[in-house]
Amino acid sequence: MGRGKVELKRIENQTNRQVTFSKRRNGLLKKAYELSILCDAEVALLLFSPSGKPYHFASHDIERTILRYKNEVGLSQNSDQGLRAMEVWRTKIDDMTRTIHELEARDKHLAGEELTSLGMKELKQLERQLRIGVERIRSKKRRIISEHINGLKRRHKILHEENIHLQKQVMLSEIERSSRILDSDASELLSKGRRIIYDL
Amino acid sequence: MGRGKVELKRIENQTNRQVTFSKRRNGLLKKAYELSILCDAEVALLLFSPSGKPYHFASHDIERTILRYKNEVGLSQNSDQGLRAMEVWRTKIDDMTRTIHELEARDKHLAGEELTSLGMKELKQLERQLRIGVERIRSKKRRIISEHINGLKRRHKILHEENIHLQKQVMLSEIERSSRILDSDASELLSKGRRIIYDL
DNA sequence: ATCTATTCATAAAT
DNA sequence: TATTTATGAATAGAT
Repeated sequence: MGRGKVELKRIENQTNRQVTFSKRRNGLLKKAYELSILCDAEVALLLFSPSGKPYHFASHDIERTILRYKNEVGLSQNSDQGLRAMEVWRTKIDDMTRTIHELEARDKHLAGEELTSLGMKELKQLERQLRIGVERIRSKKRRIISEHINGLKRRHKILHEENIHLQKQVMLSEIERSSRILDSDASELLSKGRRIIYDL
Repeated sequence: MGRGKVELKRIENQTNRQVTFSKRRNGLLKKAYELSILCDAEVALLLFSPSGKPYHFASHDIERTILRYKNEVGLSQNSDQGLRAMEVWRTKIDDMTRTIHELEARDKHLAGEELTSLGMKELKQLERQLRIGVERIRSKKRRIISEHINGLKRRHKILHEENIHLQKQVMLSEIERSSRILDSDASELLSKGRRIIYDL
């Protein structure tokens, strides 16, 4: 809905993201409200903007809705569960930290930095990967350029055809005008000319 | 939207109300999801159908969102330290997830994969970075090779010197042995030879 | 914030 | 409940 489809991914442009948030937040709150009225449903909607500002809608008492939900779904929050969850997160953070270090090291290597620890074999492998990358990027560049050129060619061809058409039109109207100020023999001659031009 | 405007009031027809709830619930959940993705917002949506069936959507951990909301809005209840620490960790995990995604995307780009979203400018920049990387890696390889060669030269020189020394030793012990089985004149002659060899 | 061209959501029908 | 269709709403991009 709008001047074009929008891809379902984080909007990178900070300003656009903020504007879209404002608009869609209003839309969402309105829809939540309508649903609660039309269908007599109990709704609670909490949201935080990317900048951290809170908004909410609740058809009934928000605390009550949250409690009702917790009871229904059975998300009891005893400390035991909390501690176990904490363990899980700690592990997750450790894993992610390791992953990040590995990725950063790889990044450095690909940038030709911090190569001290690498042997000849690894260096050769790295160089090969980089060369493949360069070749793929070049190929992509070539494709972009070629598409650009084809676009230009297409537009050129269209313009050229239009041009021929317009030239014809000009010639025809020249003849038209001349025929009005000449005798009938000449006029007939011009008619033939007109037919010839039509057939071009 | 639909075959006619709808008045904003409770739908009295039981069946219509149920059908409308199904449709609008899906729409609302979808919109909540889209908002969370597009705008990087934290969203929690709880709803109960008129018949009491619960539904929900949460972009992040639903408990966390509720806690965050309660803290922000000041409806603080049992927001003890443990729960606040949990929040900190969840935020950290979110940050790390983002970092990992960025690093992985960069990796892909450096490998010449998933270039669709990149324009000519980015591609050129990428190619330049890769060329710098390749050049650094080559330079490192050259250094390793050159160090290897120098090492070989050094060892060769040492072996060569050792060799000369051993040759001397051999010659000396030859003389020693000969002197024991010759007369004293010849023996003295050999002593001179020995001195000459020492001085080599 | 306001304006529109578009896409999207959905009420009613099936 | 699922699908279809006509229509009203929402909203992306522009101003």
